Amino acid sequence: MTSDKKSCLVEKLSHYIELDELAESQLASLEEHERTYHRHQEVYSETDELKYLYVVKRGWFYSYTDMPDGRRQIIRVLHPGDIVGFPDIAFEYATSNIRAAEDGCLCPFPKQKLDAIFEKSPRLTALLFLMANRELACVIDTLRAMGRMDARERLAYFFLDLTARLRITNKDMTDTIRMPMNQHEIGDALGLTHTYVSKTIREMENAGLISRKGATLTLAQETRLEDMVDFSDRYSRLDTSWFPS
Amino acid sequence: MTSDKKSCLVEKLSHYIELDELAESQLASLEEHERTYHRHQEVYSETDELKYLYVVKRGWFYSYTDMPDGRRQIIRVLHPGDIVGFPDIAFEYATSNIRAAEDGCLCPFPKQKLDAIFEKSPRLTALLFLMANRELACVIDTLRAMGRMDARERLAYFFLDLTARLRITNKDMTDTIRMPMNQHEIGDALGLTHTYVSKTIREMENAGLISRKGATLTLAQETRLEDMVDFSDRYSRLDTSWFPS
DNA sequence: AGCGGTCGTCAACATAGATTGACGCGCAAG
DNA sequence: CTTGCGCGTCAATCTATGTTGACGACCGCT
Repeated sequence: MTSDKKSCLVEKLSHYIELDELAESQLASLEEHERTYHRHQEVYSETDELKYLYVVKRGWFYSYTDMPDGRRQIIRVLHPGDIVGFPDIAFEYATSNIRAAEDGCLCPFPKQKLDAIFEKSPRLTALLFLMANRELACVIDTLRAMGRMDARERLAYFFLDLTARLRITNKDMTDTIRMPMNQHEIGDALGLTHTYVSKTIREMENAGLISRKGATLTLAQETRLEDMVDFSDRYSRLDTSWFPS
Repeated sequence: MTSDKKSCLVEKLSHYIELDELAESQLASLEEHERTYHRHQEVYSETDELKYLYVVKRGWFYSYTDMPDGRRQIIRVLHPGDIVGFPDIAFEYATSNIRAAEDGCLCPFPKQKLDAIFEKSPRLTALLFLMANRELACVIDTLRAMGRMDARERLAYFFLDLTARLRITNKDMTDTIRMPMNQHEIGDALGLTHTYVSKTIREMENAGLISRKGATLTLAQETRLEDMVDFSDRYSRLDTSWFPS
């Protein structure tokens, strides 16, 4: 590792199971190399030949897809400690684009590195399998939001999800987060236009549900927001009871 | 196995890699038990305590989530040979509901059965990992459709996806499929009302894009439909080049 | 200090899709 | 043979969100 700080990935995963030395060293080997990106820089694009996955080390990133006519859908926001590229791993060419939401740093590692884990650490294998499927559950939550919620509910869901995710590695976090994405990006994540995002956020603010100050966002009435969207936290607890020992 | 026919799961997976005897027997052990369901019967519900996954043996099923006020989102249609429950595996309680779209049969197996695979078959492990992530990629495609496509495009995407999936195990399939879901269910899968589904399908039929006869559906102009939605087949080919040997 | 870009906001207008209610066909149950 | 229900369809009306265009605040650069 090139950083003195404990790996974000190890920190995030050890929230769920105890990692032995072999597991920790295997995970550390995923972060041997690193590369910095500046705000809005592309990491990779749809149809790139893709042999790598990435670990987020610093900064927010997001994955998205474009349509030929310019319509864009942001799929998922990625935070430090997240693994980037699971949806693309099954294919020779990437299915989505990755971009830096702000200045940050990624650690690329070849798909093949997973082999060593699959062969030697059944327990870590199970955890990676779980992380991929947890991501699936989260994308499904987003799908539910896009299919059946109105604009206000989608925004509530989006903010709640981000907050729940950030709390895993920030135990002492309150109901306030830094929000480095602009309203155009938020709209692309929720299937709305930036004008309507602006209008709806403003209404939510007037209703006392949230408040803003510069680039920070506060969930003033988190419980009410949760009730609005029937929110489930997919991050704080996972079922690892069936793991091999 | 209680059936004389080769397992659907083995058939589907061996489309991607060669399965050795150990792998085949491990997969077969997932289908030791079976249970039949009649059309519209629930398999499991959100908040059920869930220790099982399922292999679809016969018939179409689908997963969905409900909102407290009755809005419903169908997440994914499940065909013979598919594994049911990946998005729920990470949690103690189910995150979605499963229901039979028509009369069919499922094989339940406990999550723990994956342990034996993780411990003894790195190659099969990699394949299961791939299948879960392929499903992620497919849900992301659906998300893109829901976020950024209009009604006609969503329907085109939905029909193309189903057709591509069914072709894996039916090599000689043409552009015609049996469609056992009604328009209300199709609407719930695409975030539309059944009235609007009716109207839009009718328009597509008039435009010569598709045609219907009873419960069968034909993609009369498959290429044009693919161009409309920038369609990618996620089923015919996967990248297994990085698998352990 | 001036300047061009990004970003949020607002208002006027346009429209895709929802809602509601009605009708008819086919089919299974009595 | 009737009855009732699931299902597809159609039309009238309503509404949430998109579209376009404009303006002002802020911020880094010259």
